[in-house]
Amino acid sequence: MKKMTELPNNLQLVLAALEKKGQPMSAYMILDQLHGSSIRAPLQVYRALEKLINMGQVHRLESLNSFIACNDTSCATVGVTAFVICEKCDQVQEVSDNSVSLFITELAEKAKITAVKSSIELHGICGACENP
Amino acid sequence: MKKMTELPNNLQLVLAALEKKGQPMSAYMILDQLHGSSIRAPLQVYRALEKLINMGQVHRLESLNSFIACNDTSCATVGVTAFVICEKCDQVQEVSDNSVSLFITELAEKAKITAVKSSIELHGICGACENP
DNA sequence: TCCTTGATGTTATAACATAACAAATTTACA
DNA sequence: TGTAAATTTGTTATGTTATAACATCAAGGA
Repeated sequence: MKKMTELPNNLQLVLAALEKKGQPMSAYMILDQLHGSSIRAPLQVYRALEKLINMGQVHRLESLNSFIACNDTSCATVGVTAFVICEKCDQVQEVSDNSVSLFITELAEKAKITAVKSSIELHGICGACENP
Repeated sequence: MKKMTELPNNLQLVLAALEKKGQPMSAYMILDQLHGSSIRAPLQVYRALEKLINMGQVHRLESLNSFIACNDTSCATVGVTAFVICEKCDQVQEVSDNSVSLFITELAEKAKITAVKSSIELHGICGACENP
């Protein structure tokens, strides 16, 4: 039986690229970055991303068609995350406190829906970019 | 001086297609629908959509790469809207009450960002689809 | 072994979106 | 009004994002 303590190679490569960048990357940016490795085609990237997302290691930013390495230990526990994105410097903050999950819970109740997944993305200009 | 009581033709066509559908449509679905009219190319659709969005007549659903006619008078006033999307029947509810704008305001404060735009999309199974 | 199952690689193509330029229309104002 | 500048609109081409379809490979059990 093969030990499964480590991620498969493609997942490692993709996750490492995202962690190194520390900012959102599109699948094709990741592909370019990884040119020369075993990763040669978009599907390899997309499949790795899908798995990493299911593991909670990576988030997808719907409004950017991009991906980012998870940077917040609490979001794994809480399960609902809001992303705050600076349009100037591309820095992303993850917020996954009780207020976020409460908001989603109440929204689902109000709309009489059984929630499956949520996407909360706030774009703006961060403090650092606002007061340079 | 030309009277500007009516929308330009392309905007009318695109908005009418979305209103008729009453559900999210991609730009290319709209293009197909409007085949035979004066609209022949993707850019005509995208440009009309952009203007309609700025006017508040249409919303973009980031998580679906789709567009939907505004169906809620209050969102024009409040300015921040959450979308609740049934993954089974594609029905979309707009929610733009105080709780939504309050949540976004507090999120922006917490993250020390000046908000520019927000995208809140909750996917799930609606009551009608859950209890058929 | 050899069959089944699942993961991975590869090619091709689908789906979404915009750049760049041309043509037409509108606007400003002499 | 007439004309230049600015804006909008149409068209072609292309860029970007994502997945279908099929081939190949690897692992485990009958």
